[in-house]
Amino acid sequence: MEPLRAVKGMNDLLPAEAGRFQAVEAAMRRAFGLAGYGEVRTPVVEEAALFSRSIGEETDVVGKEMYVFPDRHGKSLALRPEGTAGAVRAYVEHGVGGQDPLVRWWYAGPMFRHERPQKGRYRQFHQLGAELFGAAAPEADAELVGLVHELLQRLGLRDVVLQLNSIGDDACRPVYTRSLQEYLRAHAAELCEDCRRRTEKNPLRTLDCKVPGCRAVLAGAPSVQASLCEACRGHFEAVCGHLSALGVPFETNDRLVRGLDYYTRTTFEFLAKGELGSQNTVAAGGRYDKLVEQLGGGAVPAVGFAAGIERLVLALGPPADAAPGPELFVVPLGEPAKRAALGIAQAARRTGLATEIDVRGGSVKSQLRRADRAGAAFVVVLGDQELASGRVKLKQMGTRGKGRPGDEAEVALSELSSSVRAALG
RNA sequence: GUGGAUGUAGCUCAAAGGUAGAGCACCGGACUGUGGCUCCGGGUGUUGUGGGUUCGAAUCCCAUCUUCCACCCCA
Repeated sequence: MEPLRAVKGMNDLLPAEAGRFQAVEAAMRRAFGLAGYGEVRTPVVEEAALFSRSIGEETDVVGKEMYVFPDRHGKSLALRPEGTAGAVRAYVEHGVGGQDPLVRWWYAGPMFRHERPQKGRYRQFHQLGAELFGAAAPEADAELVGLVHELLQRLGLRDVVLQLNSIGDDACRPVYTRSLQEYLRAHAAELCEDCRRRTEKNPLRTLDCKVPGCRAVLAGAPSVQASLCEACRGHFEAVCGHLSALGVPFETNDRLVRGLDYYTRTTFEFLAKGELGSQNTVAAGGRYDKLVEQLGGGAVPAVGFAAGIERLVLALGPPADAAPGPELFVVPLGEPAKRAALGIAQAARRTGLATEIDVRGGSVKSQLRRADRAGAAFVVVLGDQELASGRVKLKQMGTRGKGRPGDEAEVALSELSSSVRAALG
């Protein structure tokens, strides 16, 4: 019988790694919670139309990477490929912006894209992100980007570069797109096949093509930043100004366009050097002033971002600390002791002591060896003598405690927990 | 989705057509109620999977899966 395996590109997170995920999420909760962001949890499954309408039918994410399937009634559902669409849907559905459109949310959870897996890229991956609804002002962009920076700082992530761009709004983007398109058509012969296709479908995407010939052509292409309308230029400059004032280092990148159609004005990306190979974008986002309206809500401007938890964990490098072992390890000997031991361990836990019990039993020797390997700070051996006298010996195993390894102290069984706590210092 | 690598014990890796091994880890014992150090003992395995060639396959061939790299794209 061939054993079943996890689906390609979908990974188990064993406790050690789950702990690293938790640490990243805790930093998120802290950094954004302090700024007034509340957690939102939306379903992993949505109607497929939500994503095709928001992210864009023509994008790779929707067009070739989305997990789509009919439910039992034939309705087309999808596993979410990103978090913003669902958050916006929830914002609209619950009318949370009814009284005051300004709402701050963060989220964390699994996302799904059917891509070829690689390091830092998986079919089920995890993102955390935030959305700031209801503010068109550049201060909103700066708050959000500043908080992402803060998050990365809290995580201790060095060697991260923030790139910033503005891709304009309804007023100036179409104008820019047209002039770019004209330019591209004029140089069609020098472009790669993909870029010739992009010229008609999504000209902005040619900007980050990596083919040398295309790069050469694009070097002479009109610049987005130079074609921004007055309002967009002012917004962009204000965002840059705020970030400088915040002490958030960044560089502008005229070529930074994102793969999702809903962005307007600000787009940004945090790139990490090191462990990540070519999947080095660790967080990214931008402003989406039309999306809420597009999904049936009011004219509510918004900014958001998402970060890949796997990529953050990879970028952080090898884990620093192994989980500490239990504070108390209970070693029962003989049947009467086994009957009493579970209750004694539970009583210790109720006082807040991390307490493990050797449920396999065996000789004192083997149980002590297990206690040692579990990294226990103290061990209590429970045999007939101890149960009869109500006195137990508390043994210090490692260096976690006030005494030396091997020290034993006789204490009353009824005061086991307080004795351990006192001995831990 | 395209191209290229990869897979042997829990981990890191040997074994280049002739009975699958080492180190670490793990389990047990010496010490029958006291861990670590030492010594002794134990290989814990469907060589990713399925076929094929061969007297004989971890090794050669085909297929498939996984992971990894580059591309595409993205967090």
